[in-house]
Amino acid sequence: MRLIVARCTVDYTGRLSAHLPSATRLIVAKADGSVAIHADDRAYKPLNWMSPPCHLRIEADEAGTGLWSVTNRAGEELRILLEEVFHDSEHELGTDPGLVKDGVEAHLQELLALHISSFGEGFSLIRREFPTAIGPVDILCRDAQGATVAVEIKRRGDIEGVEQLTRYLELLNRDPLLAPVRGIFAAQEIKPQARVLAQDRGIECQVIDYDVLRGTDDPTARLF
Amino acid sequence: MRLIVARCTVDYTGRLSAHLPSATRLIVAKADGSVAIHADDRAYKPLNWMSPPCHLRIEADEAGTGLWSVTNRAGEELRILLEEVFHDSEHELGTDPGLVKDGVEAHLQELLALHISSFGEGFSLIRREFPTAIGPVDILCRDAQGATVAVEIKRRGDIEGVEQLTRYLELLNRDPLLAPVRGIFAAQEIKPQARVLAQDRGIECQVIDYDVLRGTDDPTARLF
DNA sequence: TGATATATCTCGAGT
DNA sequence: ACTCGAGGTATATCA
Repeated sequence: MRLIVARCTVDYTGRLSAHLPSATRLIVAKADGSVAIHADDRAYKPLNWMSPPCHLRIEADEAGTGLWSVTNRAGEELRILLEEVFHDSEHELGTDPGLVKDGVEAHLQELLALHISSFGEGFSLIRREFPTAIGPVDILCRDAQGATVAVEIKRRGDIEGVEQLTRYLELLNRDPLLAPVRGIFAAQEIKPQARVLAQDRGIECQVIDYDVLRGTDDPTARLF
Repeated sequence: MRLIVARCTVDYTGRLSAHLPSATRLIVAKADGSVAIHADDRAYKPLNWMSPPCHLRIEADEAGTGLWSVTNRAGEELRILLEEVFHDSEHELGTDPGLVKDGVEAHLQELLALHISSFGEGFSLIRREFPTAIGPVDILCRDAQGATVAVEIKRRGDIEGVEQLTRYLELLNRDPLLAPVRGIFAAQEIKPQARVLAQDRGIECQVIDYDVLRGTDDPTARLF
């Protein structure tokens, strides 16, 4: 990894055109050939960048000033004109062992399948990841009256999730063994627009409290 | 901006829990208090980060090793345990003049609203960002016969955009003051699948030549 | 402050 | 190579 702090101008042409006027910035050139240009704010997003796989060609003089051209297979190009270099260092980092995460949607689905009655009294699980031609339905279950219910689970419920559930319902309702199938849209947070669309399509919305649900699953809470 | 290359472990707790085992990484602490941790690959995304506004508290010894704790208002925390510091430098960057972009959707929408007749002879604009319960329609206009036309604009036109326009059309067509409303799907590039779906739903596709459109708006091109 | 739409989204999984 | 879905999405804009 090479770190450069320099006054520079930058031009990107590809999916759009972008230009950065002359200023002092951090340039990070990584081992995979990728390049990112950062200002002194915003942790996450570079001002400009080229993602791997890409190729870096450097035409610089002794002082480090000159032109960097980063190109990729799609014909995009990032051109960095280094005008004055304030810092330039190289570092060996090695490959990263990677990140361990906890608390994602899969876990939510497991919890809800365990506590199927949180959708309503007398509900029973048919199966998780019920397969269809257009993908698996998160949860398929029956309500107290024996009617089939398809559940779509999201962490954040937006219009896209309602559309997805709608497609499943349309398909499932063609199956005479299952029909009529109604839908429940379950998410930790449901956007107003998604709620409007769901209501319009006769889909029930349920907001999930992950902590309560996890609490219900807490072994220390099982006193019997 | 402070740049540190160090062997470290990192823990994030907040929207989820994440842990990075001990390895050598780049740590960038910016002037706005934000912190990002990068491995030696991927230009864009940090392994871990804390976005501003946030607060950095450092408990380090002479060698720079020790604990960094970055917290924000929402109660999220990023803990970095520096085990061995290989590089540590500070740089004054100043505020960045910022990025000039060209070719984004907002600009397209402006241009098309200005040149509403590019959709067809005798078209007139009703309004941009016409509000509905499920989001704003990019452009609402009337054709030469006085019929209402809803236009959805995308830089790259895929199925999602057609679905979006379909939802708007369904809603708009329930309004007797507007109905019947037809749709135009306008994009710089329209994917074949999107074209098929649009055709199937009676939605007209129009490919926009951004350069020509911009040229039309070029004052030097107005010779009359 | 909250809601919404965009993004050179990125990134990974599956086909 | 392409599509689809998720992301600690981030970020800007607008009510």
